[in-house]
This record gives sequence, C-alpha cells and structure tokens, in this order.
Amino acid sequence: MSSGNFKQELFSQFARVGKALGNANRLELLEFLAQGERGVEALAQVSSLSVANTSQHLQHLKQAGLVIGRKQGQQVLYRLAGDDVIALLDSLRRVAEQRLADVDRLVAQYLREKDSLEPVPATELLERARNGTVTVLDVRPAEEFAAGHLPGAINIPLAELEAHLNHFQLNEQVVAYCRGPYCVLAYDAVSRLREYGFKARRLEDGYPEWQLAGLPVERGS
Amino acid sequence: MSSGNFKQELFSQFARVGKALGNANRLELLEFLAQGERGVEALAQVSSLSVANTSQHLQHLKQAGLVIGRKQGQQVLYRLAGDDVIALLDSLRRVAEQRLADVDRLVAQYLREKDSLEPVPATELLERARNGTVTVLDVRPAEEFAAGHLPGAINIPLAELEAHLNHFQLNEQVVAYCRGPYCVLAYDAVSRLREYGFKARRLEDGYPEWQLAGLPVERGS
DNA sequence: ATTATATTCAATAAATCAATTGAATAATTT
DNA sequence: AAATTATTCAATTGATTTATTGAATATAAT
Repeated sequence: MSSGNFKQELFSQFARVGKALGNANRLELLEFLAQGERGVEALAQVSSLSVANTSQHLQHLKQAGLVIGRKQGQQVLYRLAGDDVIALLDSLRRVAEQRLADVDRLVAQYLREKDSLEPVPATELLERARNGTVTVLDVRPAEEFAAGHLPGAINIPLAELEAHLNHFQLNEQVVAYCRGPYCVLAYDAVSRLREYGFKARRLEDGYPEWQLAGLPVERGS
Repeated sequence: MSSGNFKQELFSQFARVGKALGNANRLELLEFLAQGERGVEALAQVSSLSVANTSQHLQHLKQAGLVIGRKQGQQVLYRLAGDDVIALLDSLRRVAEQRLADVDRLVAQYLREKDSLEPVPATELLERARNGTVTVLDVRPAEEFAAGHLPGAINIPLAELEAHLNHFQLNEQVVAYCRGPYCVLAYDAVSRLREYGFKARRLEDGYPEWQLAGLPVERGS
C-alpha cells in the first residue's frame, strides 16, 4: 500500500465518524444517550422517529463506533461508547455555536427570549452547592435523572413544576439544568420560576458535560 | 416555532459541521490547513485533487464555518477558523482511533511496521528540550515549518535527510514530528535514522496538537 | 485592450444517504 | 406450539453529495 493510499484509507475511516454526525436525527439520539442507556422503542418515542428508522440510525452510529448495544431480554439497550464521544459532541457543538450565524439566530429568537440571563458556570455552582446556598433543579424525565444527576439535585419534570413550588425559597437561588446547553426545558423552568419571584438561573452545561468534566455525580432516585 | 421544530433546526445546524467532516478529502485539506494558511492551487497539489474539486470542498468547509479565506492578489488564502477546529479534528481522530478496528488495522500494517516504538509525549519532549539533551526534527515541507514549528526544531524534509546527518549525534536522542500523529514522514524519518544508528523516536502528536495545547511555538525559517 | 492566471460557478452523472414499507429474526408470553 | 413483542433487515424511492467538465468571474501582467 502506497503512502498516498494509506492516508486516503485512514482519512476515510475518520470520515466515517464525521458522516455519523452529519445527520440531525442521529445527533439528537446521541444527546438522549448522553443522559443514559436506552432501548430502541424509547429512543424512537422521545425523538419522534419510527422504530425502523431509529434502529437504522443506531446501526449507523454503532458502525461508526459511537454507541454500543447490549441485549436485555427482547430489548437492545444502547449507550454511548465512552466519554470521548461526549467530548466529540461537545467540541462539535462549540464550533457550530461559535461559527454558524444560524445557530446564534436560532438561539436568540427561540431561547434568549425566554431567558437572557448569563448561565451559571459549573465551577460556580459547585462552590455554591458546597456553601449550601443554592437549590439545584434537574428538569429531565425521571429515568434520565435516575441514570445520573448532580449531587443534591431535586428532580421536577416541567409539567409538575407548579405542584412543587414549596421546594424553593424566595431568598435562595435556584439553578436549573437539563440535557445540554440548549435544552428548552431548562429555559422554560427558569422563565416560569422567575415569574413566581424565585431567583432562578440556568446552568451553563447539561448533565453530560458536567460528568465529562469529572465533577461529582449521583445515581438513583 | 414549536419546541420540537427548534430542536430539529438546531441539530440540523450542528449536523452541517458533521457533514463537512464526513469526507476524507475535506479532512485531509483540514489537516494541511492546520499547518498554516494556503491557497487553492497549493492545496489541490498536495492533496492530489483537481483545483475545481478542491475549491468546492473549501466552499463546503467555509459554509460549515471551519475555514476562512482572505484575498491576496489573485489568490484566496484559506486558514482554519480557529483553535476550536483543531480541537474538533483532534477529538474526532481520537474517537476513530479508539473505536474503529479498521483504523488500528491500518496503522498496524502500514505504520507500526516502520516504527513500533512508543511515541514521546509532548510534556516529556518539553522537559528534554529544556535540558538541551534532545534534537527536535521537523520533517514537514519548508513552508509549513515557516508557518510555525516547535522551538529549536531543525527542518529537514525527508528527501534530504541523508544529506544532513551531521545535524545528529549518536549519543543524543532525536525526536521527529510532522503534521499529525499519523503522518508517514515522521515514521519514515525515525526508521531511517535508526538504521544509521541514531536514537530516534516520534513525537506523539503533530504540530497543530502541540500548538493547541498552548505549548511554545516559533515562526519563520 | 488583451492575455494569462487563479478561483468559483453551474450543469451533469454517478454514488451515497435517509425514510418508508413490509418481511425476517429473536425473545418472551400465553 | 402459537401468538405477541422488540428489533433488524432488505428493497424501494426520492433527496443529497461528489467529481468532472466547461463556462464565468476577478485579478494581474503584458
């Protein structure tokens, strides 16, 4: 094999990973899997894809080495192959948000209207949590919370927010987080809590980025 | 715009970056640009693509926000948009090399035959360079060397290696580096130098990764 | 003004990709 | 053993991507 052929072959392999990331549906599936392992039907449901289509995309991701599946009875439970996949997704998102005007425009018109406050960096939240001067709110569904969450976080899905306002105190800050920096649920939670007079803000990242940074996490309900 | 539409739109934008990385030729172009800015004809030449094809790929990369072009006379000089692009390429390559059996197989059969020694980590090279106990060899073409290189490195393109053996001493280690971890030139250089009895090894990364790590660099010849 | 050079654009054909539909496979339940 | 459930596979269709070819555009040289 010549040097030129070798390089072409090598870059073709690298391109396989790029191709796997070149589809919006697969990126969304990866974000769901970043919260914890899940079966095909569950993934189809949260991403509004057919089961067959979801399965095809998962095969593609698997061939690219980004996810791993394990059998559990009739189900195949998929999970991300490793933290390096989260790092790759994080890196791709940073480049896109930094350099694509359309990303900025989308975020401005859809999210920043809801919450234009500066998000709280992870390190600052960690500091405040240690001082016991903040309530950490996880607005993801219960099974994602169970798979892993920030220490001391309370889990209130958005639909039940008003039924659990007793968790919050008017003189204490609330920091809400979700699946990633652009998860609408966190924005909505902050928006509504602020309407009730609570000092609410968003965490800068989602749970996967927190975990990737090596920060402490808890599991279970 | 509904929440679902927003997410789809956002992931579609992220997918644009993924698509840009889903082609072997574009990945190679990005690796060349990671060594310094270059014109279309020069890029076409080193990548063995037609000028029209190269230009098309560069337009694609530009639309994805990965490269920037500036006019200089008749030429358009392209460069990477920023260090975050190098970080993204690094991340993608790490995932591929970690999780694709084909990558390992290719490297084993084509590169590890030439040089199966453990590469030298950047931090170790920095330490040795400070002690003055190592010769740093850059085997890239002169214009890439001029655009940026490791401090104190000497530049000997591979074709001229034998004509410059006086640069090396038998009792001192030589560390060779190139465009990236899989650049054949560094492997060849190490292989040949070892044939002449020199204590040669490869640097773990290429110049772009060294620079991304914030390590000191020099410019000019 | 004309020619040369470098780059980009547009049209085309071939290859690849994504979603759908229905079939096939595997595991579990009845 | 048969039926149900969960997943994957295969074929098809339409959309997208890539390389090629020739034309168009912009800049520089003559």
